[in-house]
Amino acid sequence: MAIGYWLLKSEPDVFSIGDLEQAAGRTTDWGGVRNYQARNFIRDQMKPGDKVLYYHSNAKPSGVAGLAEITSAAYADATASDPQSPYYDPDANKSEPTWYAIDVTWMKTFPAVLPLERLKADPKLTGMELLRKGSRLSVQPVSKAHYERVVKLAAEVV
DNA sequence: GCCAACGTTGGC
DNA sequence: GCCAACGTTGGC
Repeated sequence: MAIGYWLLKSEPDVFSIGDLEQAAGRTTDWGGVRNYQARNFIRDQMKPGDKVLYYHSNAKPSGVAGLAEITSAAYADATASDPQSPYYDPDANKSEPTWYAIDVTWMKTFPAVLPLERLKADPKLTGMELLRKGSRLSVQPVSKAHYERVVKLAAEVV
């Protein structure tokens, strides 16, 4: 199967690309996603080896901060069944998981965040889900061309 | 802090 | 099934 490309949003105040780089094994379990569309991408389409644009939202500036990779298949999100977790979901199905997590491994931190403003200004990125007005998905597919374009732009911004 | 856009909930 | 109300996301 061909490699998939994704964009994952995270608030850097909560978990930044730097936090991922310093995590044990440079890997974290990407859980807490409580949106069905995003859940379906994680559960049904993500696979080890897929590439990830790591996006900082609610940041100064917001933008793509680095690269990561998917390093597991999807598994039940433990936070959904943990009453102590802020992501606890008392309505979650008990027999079959409602929510899923996946392992994400750090690959690269850009020398500087590639700002959203810069992405919007690039004609080659037209149509990217992130740039759609009102787009709020925290897990979204990215085309190979858009992924490679973002990587190229990041190398130019210092 | 403001507010537009979006997803979810629940009354009917 | 409709849709208003509400909570959340996230740029600015």
